[in-house]
Formats: sequence, structure tokens, C-alpha cells
Amino acid sequence: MEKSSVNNNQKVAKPANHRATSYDVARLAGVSQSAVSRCFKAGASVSAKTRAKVMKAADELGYQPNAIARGLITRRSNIVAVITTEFTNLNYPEMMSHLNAKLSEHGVHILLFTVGAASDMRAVLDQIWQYQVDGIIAASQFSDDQIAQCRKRGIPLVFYNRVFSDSSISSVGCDHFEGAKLLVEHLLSRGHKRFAVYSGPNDSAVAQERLQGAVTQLKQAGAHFDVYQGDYTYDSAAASTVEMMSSARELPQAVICANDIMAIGCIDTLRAKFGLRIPEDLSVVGFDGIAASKWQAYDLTTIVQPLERMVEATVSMLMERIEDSSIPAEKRQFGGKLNIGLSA
Amino acid sequence: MEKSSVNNNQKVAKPANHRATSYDVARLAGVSQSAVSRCFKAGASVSAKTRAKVMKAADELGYQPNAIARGLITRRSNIVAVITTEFTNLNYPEMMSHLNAKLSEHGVHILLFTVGAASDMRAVLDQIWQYQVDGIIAASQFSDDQIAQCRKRGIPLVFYNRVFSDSSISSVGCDHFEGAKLLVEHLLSRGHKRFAVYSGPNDSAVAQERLQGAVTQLKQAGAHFDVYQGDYTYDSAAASTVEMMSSARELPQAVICANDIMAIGCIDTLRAKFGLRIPEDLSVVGFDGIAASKWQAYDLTTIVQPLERMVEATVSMLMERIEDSSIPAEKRQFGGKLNIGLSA
DNA sequence: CTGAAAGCGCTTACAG
DNA sequence: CTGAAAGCGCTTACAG
Repeated sequence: MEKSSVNNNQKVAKPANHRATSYDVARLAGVSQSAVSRCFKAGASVSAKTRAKVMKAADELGYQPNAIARGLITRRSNIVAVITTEFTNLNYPEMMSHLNAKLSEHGVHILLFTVGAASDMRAVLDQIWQYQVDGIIAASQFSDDQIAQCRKRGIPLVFYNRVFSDSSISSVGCDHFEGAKLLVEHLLSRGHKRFAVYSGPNDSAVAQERLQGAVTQLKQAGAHFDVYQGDYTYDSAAASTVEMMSSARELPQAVICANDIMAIGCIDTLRAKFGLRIPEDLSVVGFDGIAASKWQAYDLTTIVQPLERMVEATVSMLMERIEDSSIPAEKRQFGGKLNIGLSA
Repeated sequence: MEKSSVNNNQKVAKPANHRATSYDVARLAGVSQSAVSRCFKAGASVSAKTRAKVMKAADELGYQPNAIARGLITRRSNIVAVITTEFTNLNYPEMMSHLNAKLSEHGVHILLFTVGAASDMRAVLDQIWQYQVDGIIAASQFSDDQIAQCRKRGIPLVFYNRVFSDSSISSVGCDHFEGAKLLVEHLLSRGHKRFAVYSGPNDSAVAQERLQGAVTQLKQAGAHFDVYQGDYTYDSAAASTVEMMSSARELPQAVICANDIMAIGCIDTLRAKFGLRIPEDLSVVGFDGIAASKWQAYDLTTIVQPLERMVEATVSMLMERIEDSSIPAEKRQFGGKLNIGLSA
């Protein structure tokens, strides 16, 4: 207050370091604060003369509208929560990059959350409510109660590569069931008759779909197969391989893995521990199409998920529901592309 | 206004779906709005009785304080911008998970930006200013001008694994120079005398440090070596390997790669295209300690970056500077751990 | 410990 | 096209 005596025809001297506000710009440009606001709103009616004055002043002060204040009044934060798990192995940086690019087209930003244990989800959701996000993209599991909370709060939610039977839930995914069938068909066409199937974790619906797709097709063909429990990791596949090699009376001709990482673990173990050649002695196939699947050491036959298409669909589905919350749920499933490598 | 006649002892009937505000809670609990606010502020003085009433009401209404409104008045968004590039290959999901965990301890959230081309940076920074982030963690390159802008706006900035000679810039990194020297020392101790060095991209200061570390140590030992230009990618290493094998009069005994991905590309190519054995015919070493470096097919001798320590340091350095902007810049460099695998 | 009031930096009818 | 004014949902002196 004492400082105001220095320049008594202004409210109070702003500290030098203060971020410029629309009032500062208005004063410098000699217009009202509302005029400044309009200049930063697309499609608002402002005369060219006013706009020029305002833009000049804004530039001078390094003014940028405060998105936080804007969000408070428009009730649109232009922020979307993205929830992933630590164990997402599907070309994570690439996916994030696409996600960022697609959301940017809508002027939307990503508030990122990584959940480990299921117990974290509660805390994460609390944070999400507090930040008034416009929507949620979840690449993690939700409980029914958590989904209900989103609905009650009117926050659109789209799942990425998660499977829910409930038809009122929106999700984008790859057709894991069909993908697995495609792989099996391919192996059958190569004359394979005895199979091993390395499953993913039991609590992953995606892993179960892949398993069912493979099993269904194998049974239909009357092929012989054994299932080995895994959990998507390299080590689990290595362990299953040791178990398989020591217990099987007759070697399988092909191993169908729940994902690429497991296929890699299987191949490495077959080669290093048992001196087998891939694909001469045994075929191995994966699922996902991660970068390493193309490395010459593996050159996996696998199902490549159409990452960019899936991300694009996720974003457009979410944005539609942010614009109009009455749009009913939708499930979109993309067929994966069978990539025939040298591993089978 | 017409609607107020319906229930004239309240302001206006809130729409059913409206998110509860502190006023709603206050009304239901029969206290003032300030009292509600205090109940959600740690360390504020509220009687147990008032707190109980408020919490009960808040629970009933599903009330959570609006972090956006809070940020507006406290000038603390509790949001930090994290800028990465599409090509970060260093255990990205793991790093993000640690980052998220460490920042959560401070009640801080991540606004994620992925930059591709340098041209994107301008747009990204504009967005960052608008969102009033409390600080920036950058795993991407900044121009001098961009760094100056952060400083002018008083936004703390910490670089992650980027090298700047300017001592007024805070950064956390791995000691790439020493790491590369360690690798060379190890190879020399195994009796190697002729080397190939696969460099990373020229515009990466980190890659240059690794290169200089290796070259310095090789020169000091009087060893013979050739440098092949690469760009951190698998394909660039594969190409360099073909070039090396067709041009070198005498095969090198060891290949020093700028990162693990290149070491893998090199090994795959030596094996697949030239039928060589690793390490019997040739040693190959990498840098980073990515997950794939431990796969049996490679079992790389490499420098493992202490991811968690580095993330922890980044977060604590940033938080310190958010609390007190007068703290001078700091550079922290962690020694990498030499992991001796079977590739050398 | 508690409540009334001002204000954070915007947007948006409203009247001119 | 333009400006004065109200209000988004909070926090925080201030007075009691």
C-alpha cells in the first residue's frame, strides 16, 4: 500500500517480475480488458485497429492468456488425463507422441498418470477430479465402481487396449482374438501340428482374448497343444521354455506367445540353452509388433497393432464425447496386420 | 433469474449434474465457505466439530476442491511440464513411472509434451506459458533464446540427460565421458588393440561426450581405431557394420557403440550377414542399460544409467527451485555402472 | 476458531 | 465494435 504513493493514478505498481495479465495489456493498448480478451478468442468481433493495438501491447509484455483462469470460467480445462501402467511395452514413446500430436490438433493437453499397484488408482482418480480434466484416456484397468464415478461426474472415458464386456463403455483396441487366429492359421498352413501356447497374465482380458483366439483355432484344426502360464515378461517365457523342454515328451513344432517380448524370451532360451535353431527346429510367433520384433536376431512373425490408427480413433472418440456427452458408448476394434518374419 | 422464484431462499437451483463447490458443501454443513476451504488445507485451524460436519457433507456431495481455481489464487498450479522427444529410447515407461511417483510425493502433476521437429518447440512453449506450470523438466534440446524465456518468466527449468556448457543451466545427467572411458578401459584390459567406434548423432551433445570419452581413452592407450557415423538407431549401426566389414583391411577386435540399440544392431548384423560370433570373433559394447541389453541374445557389456537416482535428483532439484527461485543453477552427474555381459 | 469480503485472471451476456 | 460488470471456485488477510 505504501508503494502506491509513488504512482497514484494507477491501482498498485505491479512487481517487475509479474506475469502480464489482460489488464496490463489493456492499459498499455489503451482499450478495455474485454477487448483484450476478445482478441485472444477465435471468431470474436474486434476491429482491425483495436486488434493491432492489443497485439502490439501483448507482444511487448509477453502476454499469453492464462489457461487456468480461462478454464475456470469456461469449465473446459482442455486437459485430458492419460493413465498408463509402468508395464506398457507397446512402443510407448511412439504412442505418446501420436497421442500428443492428435490431441494438440484439438488444443488439448495431456496430464499423465502412471499407475503401478491397483491401490494407486484411487489416489490417481482423486487427483483427476481435482484437476477438472475434460476427459480420460485409460490404458489401465478400472473397477466397475471407478467407471461409475466417471459417469456420475460426467467425464468421458475411453479405454485404450482394454477389454470390457459392458457395452456402455467406450474402448479402442486391436482384435486380439482374430489376430491370434490369424497366427495359428498361418502356422497350420505351414504344416505345423503340435503347438505350445504361452499365455499372458490371467488378470489381463487382452491376454485372455489372445489365448482364446489361439485355442479356438487350434481346437478347430484338431491340433495338439499345451498351454504354459506366463505374464507377458521375457523371464516368464524363458521359464516356460525350460519347463516345456524338460517335460514335453515330443517337442512342439511351434510356440505361440502372448506377446512379442515373450516370443523373444522364448527364442533366446531355445537358442542359448538348448541349441535349437529358429525357425528350422521350431517356429515361434508373437503379438504386438514392437520395434524389437523387427531386429534381425528375431524377425518375428507377429500381429502388428495399428498404433497410429488406434490412437487416432481414441482421440476422436474422446473428443466427440467431450463436445457432446449424450453420444452413446462405442467400441472400435482394429484388425492387426499379420507380419510374416523368419521366426516361423 | 426467473428460476429463483422456485426456491427463493437459495441463490439459484444448481443443475443436478453440477460438480459440488465449496459453497454447496458449506450450505449442507451449515458453515461458511471459508470454513470448508480451511478443512481442505493442511495445517489450517478448524475445530474438530466443524471439520466433522464439513467432511460428512463433502463426502455426501462427492466434493473435491477445484485445483484449477486454487491454482489461480495461489499462483501454484502444482503442474510441471515434462518435455520429451519421440526418440527417447531409455526405458521410457519406467522413467515416466519414477517421475510420476517422485513428483506425486510433492503433490505435483505432469503435463506431458512430446516434441518431434525443432519447430514444434515454439508451439509447445507457448502452451506451457499458458498453463502456468510451476516448472519444466526437459529431456529435449532448447535454444539459448528459449532458455532465456524461461528465466525471464521465472519458471525453473531442469534438463534431463542434456548437456549445456553454460553453468547457469541446471541439469541432471550421467557421466557419459567417464562411462565411455570405463568401457574402453575394460576392453583394453581384455587385450583388445584395434577398435571401431560407432558415433551417435552429431547434434547430440550426449553422443559427442560419449564419443570424446572413448576417443580420449583410445588415444591415450595408443590404440588404433576408426569412427563410423551413426544416429543412435539400429539401422544406422547395421549400415555402419556393413561399411566396416567391406572397407576395413583388418577387422577391429571391438566395436564401441554410442548406445545399446546400436550395439544390438551391430551384433545382429555381424551375426546374420557375416556369420561372426560375439564375443569370440569380435567384442561389442553399448551404453544405457536398456531392458533389451540383458536379453540372452545380446547380454551387453554396457554402462547402465542409474535411472531412478537421476529421476530423483531431477525432481528434487526442480522442487527446490520452485520453492525458492533464488537457488543458483546446479549440475549433477551420476556415474554409470559398468555392467559386464558376454558381448565383450 | 469462525465468517464476511476481496481478489486471482479470465469470459461473456448486456447495453450502448 | 466496445466497455462496464458479474461471476467461475477457490484462498487468505482481517476482524470478531
